[in-house]
Amino acid sequence: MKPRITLKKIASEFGVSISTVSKALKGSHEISEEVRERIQAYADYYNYKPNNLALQLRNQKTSVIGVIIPEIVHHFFSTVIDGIEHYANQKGYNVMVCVSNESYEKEVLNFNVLTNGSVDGLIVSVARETQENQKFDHFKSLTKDEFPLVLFDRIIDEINCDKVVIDDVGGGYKAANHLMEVGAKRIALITTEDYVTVGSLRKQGYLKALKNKGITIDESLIYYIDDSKNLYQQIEKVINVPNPPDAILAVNEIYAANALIIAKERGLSIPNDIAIIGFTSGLISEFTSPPLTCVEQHGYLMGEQAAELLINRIENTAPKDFQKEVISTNLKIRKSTFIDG
Amino acid sequence: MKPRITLKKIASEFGVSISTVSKALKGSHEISEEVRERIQAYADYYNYKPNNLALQLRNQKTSVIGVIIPEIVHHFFSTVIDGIEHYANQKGYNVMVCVSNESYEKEVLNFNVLTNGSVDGLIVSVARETQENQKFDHFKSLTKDEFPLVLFDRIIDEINCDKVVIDDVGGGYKAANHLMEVGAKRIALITTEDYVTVGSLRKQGYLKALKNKGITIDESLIYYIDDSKNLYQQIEKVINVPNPPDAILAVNEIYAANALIIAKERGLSIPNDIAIIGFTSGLISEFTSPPLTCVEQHGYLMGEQAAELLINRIENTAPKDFQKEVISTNLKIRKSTFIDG
DNA sequence: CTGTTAGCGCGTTCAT
DNA sequence: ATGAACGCGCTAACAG
Repeated sequence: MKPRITLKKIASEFGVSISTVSKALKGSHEISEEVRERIQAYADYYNYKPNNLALQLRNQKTSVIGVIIPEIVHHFFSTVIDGIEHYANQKGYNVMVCVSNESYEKEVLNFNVLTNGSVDGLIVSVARETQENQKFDHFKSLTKDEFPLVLFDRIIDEINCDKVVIDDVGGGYKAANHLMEVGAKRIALITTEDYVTVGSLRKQGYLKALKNKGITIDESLIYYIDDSKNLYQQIEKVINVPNPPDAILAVNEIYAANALIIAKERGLSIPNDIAIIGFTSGLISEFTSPPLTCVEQHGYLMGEQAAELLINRIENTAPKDFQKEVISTNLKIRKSTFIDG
Repeated sequence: MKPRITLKKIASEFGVSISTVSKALKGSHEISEEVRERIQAYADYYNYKPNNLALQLRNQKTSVIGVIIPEIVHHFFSTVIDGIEHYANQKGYNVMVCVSNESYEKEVLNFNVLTNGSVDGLIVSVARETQENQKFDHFKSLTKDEFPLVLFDRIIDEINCDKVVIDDVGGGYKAANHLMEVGAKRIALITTEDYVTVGSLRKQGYLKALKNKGITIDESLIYYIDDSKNLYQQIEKVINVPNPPDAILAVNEIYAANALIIAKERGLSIPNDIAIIGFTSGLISEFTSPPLTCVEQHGYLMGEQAAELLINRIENTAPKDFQKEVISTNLKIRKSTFIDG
């Protein structure tokens, strides 16, 4: 790659000082018109652009936001990034994306790289392994230095920073209520292990809805999926039982879509024999047969809000107390739970 | 945010020079053991880390790769990013992702930001608008300066740089052949406008396969979708005709899934009345009913290869001539085209 | 009008 | 064993 042109080179070319060139290119009125135009023409010709690194170092500001997410091949997370990108660009920031791959070690690595001056702030959704082992020291050392940080979706309560979450309890509640409204009596819940906060919160919503209607919780209807094992086999156990449930609430789209397929294989009619509802994050729900009713999560909005909180924090236009924004969900009713007369 | 600790501060704290501190923290044997240990302890306590910007400026190397893609909420592109991330991290690079949103203007903007010293090289998939208007000056000025650049998927033939593409012609060919093998006589093609290179290449494969079998091309069976208009209505016209085709080849997953739904609504049996095949990029194909046969694209591998080409170029370990890697596709046969006896 | 100086944070000769 | 000086590229306060 050819070396880029610098102020220094231009200056030596014209036999003037570096600062003269700098001023000329900024259109300063301190510089004579003639000199300014000649310098400008030369700079244009050689396509001069100020070196960003130098500017960032000088200004002590990168205008870059770091984002650390567990996975990128995931509709929900990519939607959030899209929202972050959009808001950030609008405010003159760029985005640097790193993937933790659900690994604690990789997350810490990403922390180290990004907080060494490369970014003005960080937006993070916590890796599963980190959640599981409750190792939060890297977060704590960040907040101790008041480094601008926003947690989203998978958050940590004990860390003091701005946060954005989905109303997961409300989503689970709405979903379970809807199932009861369409006549379900025995609603199975397919959820994650409890240390995954979002799964646990959605379960809370489910429990709350049932209790509200005076239904006693049947623990045998709650299934905890281990994502490292075979999904199909685990979900089969929900349906291939002597007395299958008449409704399923799954905490994500993949679980729901698998349940749907297994139910059909077993010859159950949906929603008549069994109604199914999921939390959506992708496009699958639209294209199953029948299409799946789901709780919509609004990841894009979440990303925008996270970016807004962070940039306000960076630019010191935020209130001193940390905010916690809650993104509400809504039900998208499709034919897996309800057939329009 | 609290100011970060610097060599300068440590130096003044100990009453020594900056370079002494620098050497001490690098474990240089020029520094007496005693001083070194005291400085090290102090630095550890205050969690000293060298400022990346300063290092980058000094070393004239950022170890960051810029990526510009048309969309991020797109399974194929996020898979590619994943591959780029993986390979890049392994080689000590980080990734900065920008989205052009299919807009020429945004693409140029991203170019300007990223090529100002922030990254060592760029991996790009061209925005639709740029392809449509054939405005490639920003690419040309980059290659003129020998800036490390890799194009992937949506490439530009006339730009001299390393490239990675899917074997789109081969994919279209395999797909059409498969349809003929399972007995299709009248294969409709649902494709994009021709300026979208990948659509046009897949069409070429389709044409080649048909000609190979001595079938005359029926232009009325080729449908060009305008993505800015209603998808469902456009695809309806393929199927809701007096004499519908007995097979459909769609150049992406969404087109295929829509075709499947419309065919079922019309009461056609799949694959008996009509076989359907798509190019996959997401998870939809697995969960439709019946599941969709598709051409698999291996985006992750594509990302890895793109990153490898770029890093070799950056580190001057690449051959002088530009490479063009072709990622081959394979058919994933499911029940939308073939029912296993 | 133009130039000098200093500083952002770091590493690296080259002196002492 | 330690430090001074320089350069990476840029801007801004200050001097002339």
